[in-house]
Amino acid sequence: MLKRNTKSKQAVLELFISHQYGIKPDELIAQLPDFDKVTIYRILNSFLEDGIIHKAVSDDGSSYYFICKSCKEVHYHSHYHFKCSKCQKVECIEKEIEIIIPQNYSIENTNLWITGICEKCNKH
Amino acid sequence: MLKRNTKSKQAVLELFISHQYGIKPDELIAQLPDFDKVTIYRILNSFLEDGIIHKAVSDDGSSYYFICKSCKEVHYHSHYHFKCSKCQKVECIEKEIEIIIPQNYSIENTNLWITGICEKCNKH
DNA sequence: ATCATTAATGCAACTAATTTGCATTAATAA
DNA sequence: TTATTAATGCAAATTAGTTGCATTAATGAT
Repeated sequence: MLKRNTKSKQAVLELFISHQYGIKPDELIAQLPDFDKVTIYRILNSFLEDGIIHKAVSDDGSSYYFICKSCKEVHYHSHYHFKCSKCQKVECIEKEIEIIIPQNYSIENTNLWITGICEKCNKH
Repeated sequence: MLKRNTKSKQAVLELFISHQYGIKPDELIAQLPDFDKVTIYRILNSFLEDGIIHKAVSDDGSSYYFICKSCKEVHYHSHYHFKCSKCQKVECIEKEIEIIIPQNYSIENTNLWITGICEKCNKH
């Protein structure tokens, strides 16, 4: 729970707002040298709990954090994450996924990760 | 590349064959106490290269390995992985995913992870 | 079968990502 | 403006996975 508004929290939040792509913890740590990496991790976890950001693990195992735009109160992730194999940028794409699940299975959460080439890189 | 057929490789392969769910490295290590964890990891990597198994990273960041049934030569994963939040079992589900990607994006690889309740657990 | 070659193994040590403990610092409410 | 206690920084621990290297053992040739 975010109880006190500190400089480090403000700085992390600003980075999320100014950055339209998913961010990895080590990127945050590198861009915020005034703060300890432990602090960054703790802020990420508190933001996650508060629903300010959400987390997704890439198919290569690395964690990315995204600011919540349309996540709102219900934290069911109907969107997916796209990583461009050319420019390496990661985007949160707000499109519905259509999934066929077997009979008598039910869904609580989905995590779809797509690797490919983004629009910008396809134009070159 | 799998050049020599050793006891450890046989043991790992047998576990994959007898086990219809996804397996985590630490489960393999625990079930094969006669072999070193490094050996297990090296076998997993060689099996991956050989296309005998495939790997998927769960939404909580843990790696699961699955024996390839219908992966065949083309290693494009059109199926997905389902983790039951009740029994914790992980299954590789051989169903097509329907994904809408934005204009001018192209797909190289997909990794869809679904958490929910499996058929067996829904019956109780 | 037995020997030579070299792939595969086991151990120790390393790396990277993340977490925990604890003493100190600083945001907030009184 | 002070007291409370959340948040921080540092060091150390933890977990997953990798690397180096000497030793062992699978395999192909004799």
